[in-house]
Amino acid sequence: MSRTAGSCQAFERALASLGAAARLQAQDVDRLRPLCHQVETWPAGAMVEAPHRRDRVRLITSGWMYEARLLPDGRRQIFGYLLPGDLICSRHAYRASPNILLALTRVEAVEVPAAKAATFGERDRFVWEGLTRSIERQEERSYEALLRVAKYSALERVANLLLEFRDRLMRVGLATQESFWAPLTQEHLADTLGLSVIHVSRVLKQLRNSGILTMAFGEVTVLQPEALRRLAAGEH
Amino acid sequence: MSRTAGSCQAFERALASLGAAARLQAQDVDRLRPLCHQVETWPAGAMVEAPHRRDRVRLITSGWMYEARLLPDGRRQIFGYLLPGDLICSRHAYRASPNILLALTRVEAVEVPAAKAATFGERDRFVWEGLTRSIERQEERSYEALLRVAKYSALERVANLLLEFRDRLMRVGLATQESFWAPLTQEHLADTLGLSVIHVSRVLKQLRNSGILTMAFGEVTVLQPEALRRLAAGEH
DNA sequence: CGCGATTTTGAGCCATGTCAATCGGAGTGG
DNA sequence: CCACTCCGATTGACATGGCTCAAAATCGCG
Repeated sequence: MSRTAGSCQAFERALASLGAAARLQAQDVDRLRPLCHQVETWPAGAMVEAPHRRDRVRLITSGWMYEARLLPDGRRQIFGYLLPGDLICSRHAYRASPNILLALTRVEAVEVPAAKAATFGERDRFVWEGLTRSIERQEERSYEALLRVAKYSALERVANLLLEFRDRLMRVGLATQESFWAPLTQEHLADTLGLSVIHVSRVLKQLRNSGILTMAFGEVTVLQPEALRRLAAGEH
Repeated sequence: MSRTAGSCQAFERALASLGAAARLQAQDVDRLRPLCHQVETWPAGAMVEAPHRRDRVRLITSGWMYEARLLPDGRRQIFGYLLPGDLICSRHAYRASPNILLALTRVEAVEVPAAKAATFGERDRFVWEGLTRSIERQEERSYEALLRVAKYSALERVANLLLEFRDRLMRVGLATQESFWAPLTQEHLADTLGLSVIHVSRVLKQLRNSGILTMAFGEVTVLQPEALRRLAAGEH
């Protein structure tokens, strides 16, 4: 299960994305690369155990995960998604937290030696701080999520979420301006956005009919990127 | 502006609350106490500049603040509140963040020497980790906020938020099971919960008529704590 | 071909939003 | 002391976005 991950293309993309999010210099990324080698994978549907130690950080190289809570009445709230380039960290493992982390597809991740990065001296301090910045990004997304649900209409919410996916995937080279793939059912969207599945279906139909985008079996095609952007920002 | 804060009762309560949130031993709290002395205050309505450095942490000893975003169309989303016992930290100061931190009342805070706590050796490492835990608590609340808005009805949202305030204030001795004071207008509640002001008014009327609680000029009186708890948890 | 999961569609309803008007309290100035 | 204003809370009438229920269509898969 342990091998050097430095050769894989998915790993390179994830590392580059992490470097960008953390605003690392190319040379810092280069120093980080050979240190990552513990590869871990989960099958689709698996529950992922987040690390409790703050210095155990894993970088997702491929696959989708989501963080959710199951309510006593059987409903589900999805709080956010983890994509290639994102970090699985202790942030997802609050002791008393009733939240769970689930793999949406098969997921691969490599362990980033954050502890080493933190103690290797001055240069590596930047790496450590970079990781922290990447995690802060995740936090910022939780603000956007609340804003989306509290202030936006159903149409705006769906547009906003799909645009978030596109932009995040573009950073790892997994999307273009016009299209990407997302392993999501309409139920996932509904549970993320505080809507009913049926209404999500209607909203997607509306987006389709207005020629802004189509979504079929996870394949999202953006026909009018600018219109989508405006819609997602609440400007009509 | 600089004085030893160790004598003030509000400070003692805030410190005790911090110790509880961070799960510190009494002796750790004792070591922390004499180190806090830089007092800072903001008048009601003032904008609060959060520190960018991660080791600059301020402990609120009295007053209310909130974190919000002003939307281009003039609307406002409130993401959360900071009460006595809470920490103002870099978490509230993401560089690119369009969020602001505002004092709802006059606010007093003392600077906690987190950096010292982190470097003073083994014992003080616990203090540092304790502070981190307290900040994690704030993060956990953002999950609750999203859940509230995405999955709960207007009635449940109001009940849930008021209960959050009561429980947090009780930890600092500023509330009893049955009553507390909150410097909030119905507009604040609305902007927090993703509701219209008018509907908040209707919901409060409903809570009043059903004898669960009353709220007048910020004075909240809980008449049926158990009914409120059930309502806030979505059990009807 | 049949079955489960997902998506789509229609009909009707209800929670919540919008608009407009009123009311009460706290200042404020005359 | 009164008149005026401003702000927050309240109320009513009405509109509507999104939910529920029920049913059909579609797709993937064994």
